[in-house]
Amino acid sequence: MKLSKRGEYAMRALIDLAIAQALGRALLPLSELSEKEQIPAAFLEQILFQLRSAGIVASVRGKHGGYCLAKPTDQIRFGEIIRLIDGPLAPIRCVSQVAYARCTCPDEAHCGLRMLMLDVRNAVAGILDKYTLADVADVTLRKLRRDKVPSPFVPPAELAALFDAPGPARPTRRARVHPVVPQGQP
Amino acid sequence: MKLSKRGEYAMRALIDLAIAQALGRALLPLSELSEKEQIPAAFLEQILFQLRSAGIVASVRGKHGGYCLAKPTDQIRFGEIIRLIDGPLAPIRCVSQVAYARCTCPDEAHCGLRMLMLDVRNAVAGILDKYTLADVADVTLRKLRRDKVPSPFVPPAELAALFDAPGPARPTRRARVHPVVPQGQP
DNA sequence: CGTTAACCTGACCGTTCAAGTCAGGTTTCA
DNA sequence: TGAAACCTGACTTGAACGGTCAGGTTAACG
Ligand code: FES
Ligand code: FES
Repeated sequence: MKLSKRGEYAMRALIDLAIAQALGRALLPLSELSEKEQIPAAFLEQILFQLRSAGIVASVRGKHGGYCLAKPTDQIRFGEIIRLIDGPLAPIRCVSQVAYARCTCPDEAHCGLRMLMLDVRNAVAGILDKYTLADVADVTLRKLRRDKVPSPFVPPAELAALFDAPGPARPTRRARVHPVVPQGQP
Repeated sequence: MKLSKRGEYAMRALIDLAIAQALGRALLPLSELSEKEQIPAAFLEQILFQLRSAGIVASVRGKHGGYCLAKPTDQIRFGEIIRLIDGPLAPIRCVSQVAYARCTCPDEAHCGLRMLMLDVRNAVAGILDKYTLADVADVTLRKLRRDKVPSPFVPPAELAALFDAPGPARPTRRARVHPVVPQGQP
């Protein structure tokens, strides 16, 4: 019943990426994420590396590089993220769909605890596998507007560029999507 | 999203106590619980001590002693047990009702992650605070009977006693209920 | 062409915590 | 009195968590 800091940071960063994308800024550098969310840069880097290896984010190297989402926001479910970072959703292994393991219980078929925990697992997985980054970004943006909070991720540079040089500047570099490394959960 | 072994063992033991009670054997010695559930005796002892301190089980000392439930089975909710042993149900502290703590998020009011986790917390707490030991013991017993599994906790001694000496033997010693020690969760 | 800003990657490290174990005590029954 | 049971704190051991560090590589820009 606990979400690790790693998991928390991963999701906060991803939500930020989704919001930024909705506002027209797909690419965010690590420094910006780290600063806005108050997360130690080196730690967040490690997490983003893991997310990239799993094909959830993509990155652009070099100056003016950064991270962006590797898939449409409505195809990234929270269940996927948490399973990647924190392991199975089930509170106990004998009810895990993706990482089942027998427990020391003598009679699994008539275990009361198992029935109960199966209920819990289904409830949790039901929520986490239903909502996507798109859903959350959407609601958050709506809330921000309702409360008239100044939009985050309004890039001064880009805004200025819009007024200054309406030309074809900024050729929107293509993010290199890393080959997905299968990451089993032992 | 994880239930500790401690928590698992605690609940398995409690469910056993509830079932035994329903079958007319309120008092079970540690050895029997430990053996039936395949739990290291010393470890289970430690757990039962904690449950006793919290007023969930009671104990009888001396020879032929043992443990029993300190309250009616329909007044022991699983939420209570898990909160005692494993701490708050919420996956993240900023959505915990009983142990709230601010997280490093810059803007709690518009945090997408928080909304989602609140949903999860409510689902989990909804289940765990609804079901009681009575519910689970009941369903389990029904299942056992349906599948014609020989009832556990049929004490040979007691059965024999029934046939041998129908007198007032076995004065059903009163379990001493330990004064409840408040156990805050820091 | 060199500087610089960014990402890449593995190795390391200190603290906490889970899961037990151990040792010795106390209470009660036969 | 001896055995069976509960009582209680102290200890251990390994893994996991939450980070940090160091040294790469890549690409834009002047
Ligand atoms: S079968 Fe897993 S807890 Fe009983
Ligand atoms: S407010 Fe707790 S995660 Fe954002």
